[in-house]
Amino acid sequence: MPTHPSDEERETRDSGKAGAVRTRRKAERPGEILEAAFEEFVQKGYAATRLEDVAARAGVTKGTIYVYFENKEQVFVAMVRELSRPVHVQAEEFAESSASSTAEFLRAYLCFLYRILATDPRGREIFRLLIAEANRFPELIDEHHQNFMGPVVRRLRQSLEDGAERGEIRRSSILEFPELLLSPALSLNISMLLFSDRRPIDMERHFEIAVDLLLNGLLQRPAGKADQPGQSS
Amino acid sequence: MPTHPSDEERETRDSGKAGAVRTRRKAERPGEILEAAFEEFVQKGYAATRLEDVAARAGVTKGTIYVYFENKEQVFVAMVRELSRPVHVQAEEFAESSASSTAEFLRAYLCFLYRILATDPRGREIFRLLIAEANRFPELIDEHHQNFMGPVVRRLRQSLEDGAERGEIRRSSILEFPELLLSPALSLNISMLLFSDRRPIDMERHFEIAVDLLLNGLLQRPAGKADQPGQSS
Amino acid sequence: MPTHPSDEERETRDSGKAGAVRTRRKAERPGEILEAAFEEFVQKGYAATRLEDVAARAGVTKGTIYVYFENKEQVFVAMVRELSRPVHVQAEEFAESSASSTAEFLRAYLCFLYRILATDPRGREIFRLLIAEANRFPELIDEHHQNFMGPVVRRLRQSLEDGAERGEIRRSSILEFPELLLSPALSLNISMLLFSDRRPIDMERHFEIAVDLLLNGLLQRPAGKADQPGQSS
Amino acid sequence: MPTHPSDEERETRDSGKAGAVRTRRKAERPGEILEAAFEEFVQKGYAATRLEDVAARAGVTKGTIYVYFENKEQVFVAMVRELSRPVHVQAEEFAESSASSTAEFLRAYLCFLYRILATDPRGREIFRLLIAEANRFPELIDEHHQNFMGPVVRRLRQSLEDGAERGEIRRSSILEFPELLLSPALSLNISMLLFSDRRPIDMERHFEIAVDLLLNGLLQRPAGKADQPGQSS
DNA sequence: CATGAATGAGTCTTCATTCAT
DNA sequence: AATGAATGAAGACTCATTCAT
Repeated sequence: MPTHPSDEERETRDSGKAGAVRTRRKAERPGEILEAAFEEFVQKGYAATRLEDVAARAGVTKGTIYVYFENKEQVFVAMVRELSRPVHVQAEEFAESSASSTAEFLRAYLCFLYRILATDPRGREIFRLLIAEANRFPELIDEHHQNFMGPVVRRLRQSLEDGAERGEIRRSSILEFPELLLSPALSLNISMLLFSDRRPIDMERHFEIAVDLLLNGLLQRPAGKADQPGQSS
Repeated sequence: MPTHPSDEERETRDSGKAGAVRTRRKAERPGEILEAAFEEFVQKGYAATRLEDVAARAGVTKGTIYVYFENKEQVFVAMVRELSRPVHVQAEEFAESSASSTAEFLRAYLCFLYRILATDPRGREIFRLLIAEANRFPELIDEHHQNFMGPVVRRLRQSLEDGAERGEIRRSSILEFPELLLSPALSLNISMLLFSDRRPIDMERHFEIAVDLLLNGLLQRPAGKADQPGQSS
Repeated sequence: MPTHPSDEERETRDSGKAGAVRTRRKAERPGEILEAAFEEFVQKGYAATRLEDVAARAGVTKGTIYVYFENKEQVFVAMVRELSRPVHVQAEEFAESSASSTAEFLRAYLCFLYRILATDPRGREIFRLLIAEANRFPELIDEHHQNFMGPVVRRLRQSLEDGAERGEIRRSSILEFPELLLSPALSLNISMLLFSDRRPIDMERHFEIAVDLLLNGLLQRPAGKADQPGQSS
Repeated sequence: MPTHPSDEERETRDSGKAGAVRTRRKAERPGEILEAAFEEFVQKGYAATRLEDVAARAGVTKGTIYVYFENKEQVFVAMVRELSRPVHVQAEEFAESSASSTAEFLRAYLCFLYRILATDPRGREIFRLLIAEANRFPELIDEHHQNFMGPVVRRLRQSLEDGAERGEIRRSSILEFPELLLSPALSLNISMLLFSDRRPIDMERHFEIAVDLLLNGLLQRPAGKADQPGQSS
């Protein structure tokens, strides 16, 4: 995430009045602007971000942003939508690929959600922005709920019910809050957002241990049988 | 949370030379300002908050803020510190009060943390501000880690180790990430920050179910024995 | 006055290489642009008018305006000239057609000037623009004086002198300010510009009464003889 | 009407941080700003006027304007109201002072209106602004009609009716458009706005001749009796 | 000729901060 | 200590103008 324009961009700008540059990327401009906007908004927050900095990072000038977007708010909204879409798509695609046993599916699903929420810097920072600006952009929260969190939770619940039916999973009341299965990933997300550079975390291992915790719990059992992440990896 | 100066305050200002009232309140001014700052910062975020609004909410004028605080940044920092302190104090106090069995202590501790992180709107919103402004105020993050998160995690680890030694808790590798025990509370916190008014949540029950999950895990066991929140309450 | 390109124009643009239509319209473009400019300038004033709106109203794009005109100022100047020309031409033509008695000619001439200045929305609004932008476009004022106001006043003076010579008109000192004969029309013009929609005015009648006033004055006379508009119509 | 700050103002600004200056004129600031705004708006029109120039002319900085006024529109509106008020007041006062004969009163009243509309540069330019910005500020037009034009026309009509009753004035149909008596003043106003520096006009004489025209009309009469301004002066 | 993407100077407006009272 | 008038740097947004296609 470079603060200054990359060499490539600088080069294009230096080339001055060369119109070829303008038209060459016409179609790519909006995406480039949103990309730049993401970096800036993440770094400074919505209100403290200067659209001129966004423009500079995208290798254009202030005015160009207004060619493609109504105003600062719309840049922000469009950026969140643009960067969220691939995630939503992936989530849907994942839903297609069925899985055999419940435990197996849950593991895969949680792994996927870890990647989205905590491992991927993009997803992580989008989350930060949603939390920070929830009051200013309620419609983004609504969309996020509708397109991501809602379906995910529904899927988790479904999966838990299936598991319970098959006898793989105990019929606990977790069905009331399936999002609890997300909490390790969310928690890691927050940790990364707050302490990332302070506390380097082995995310692989965090995941393994979280799965172990979720599946087996803390309490001593008569005979341990399920995943023992410490030994396996 | 009055937008306009209360009668009492207005009186103070109007009466001019009225010394007694003035001095009585003098000592409370900074606190009142920080209280007002909290509300405003939570609502608008750091950058979008106008110090004049803070002043108005506190029943004083712009200038008065500069009598007590260096500048806007210092108001924010002081506010976060001021509102975090009681939490830190409570956390220390809680540490004193020992508990018998590990499971019992964990339950109580988690309950306490739920209250701090998710149930109490104050703690919740302070968290939002920390996440939102982590890049701008790294020293606040450091402090938060040093005064709260660090000790809490240490205490959780200690408790887990004790439990393992006593045989109450299986010696899993959760010792590497004791903060996983916090994740349900954190997760609820985030949910509240994002969806509070959209998804009314029974936080009592959320806690019970989370504890059940943490203690027993998901998998079917030979013989269930621990808490079964759904049935018990 | 279409806001969107007419079907015909759209066709032209869409058809791309269609030469015939294009060339046919090519010659009309400048006029259409000035027509559109008139509407916009009248509505918003010079400074507040966006050339892009003018273009849109003319069914072309921004760039096209610069094919035909140097810049915004020149569009304005050209527009005023274009829309003033027919008036100037009419005024000259009217000058040709001589008239018998003075009173008769004056009546006809004033009627003509009423039509130009007050009845015709075009003339009315051009006047507004001249008044509003007199400081910015002194050359337009000069032209207006040279091409219209000057000749008109000269003609009025001539006519008054003729009338005095023939004994039809009393040899008053109005010869020093023949433009006083214009004042009812100008006054109506201003009224229309300011209060048009508020005060619907019967312009026919206004004219009749003004002529009566100009010819006979207010004072009681020994024996009324000239036009008595109230009775005649 | 100085383009640059007067020596006095310059001096005050040069004195730098001296706070005495700030407070000394606290109460006068709004008026000074509106005064400066008048000059600028007249010179450039509403849209082309920079609030910063207004501020400079008033001897303050941009920001100060926003201490007293909401925005540019409100500055304009307040300015027109402020500068119109004395005129409205004078008009009311004049209404009190009765006059003997109708002809006498009319003469005095028209003289007064000449002063307001044409002679006084203030009134003249306010009129220009009203005409120019009528579309943007319809409420100002309404106010002007309600506070000035309406009462004036009512008074004129009343006066004409009185005169007719007393037999001083012929019972012509001018009662339908009493504002015709205003037209010479309005006409002169427009002439001044358009051609002021081009055509120096003897306004005193213009008035005399207009009155003669209004009272006696153009037509030859059996025996002239009323004012003969040309000969008398 | 016509287009419309891109520019960037220009303006309104905001607001943290100062300071005389 | 408290005020609030004044400041001026800063930033969102506009739009006349250019120019490669």
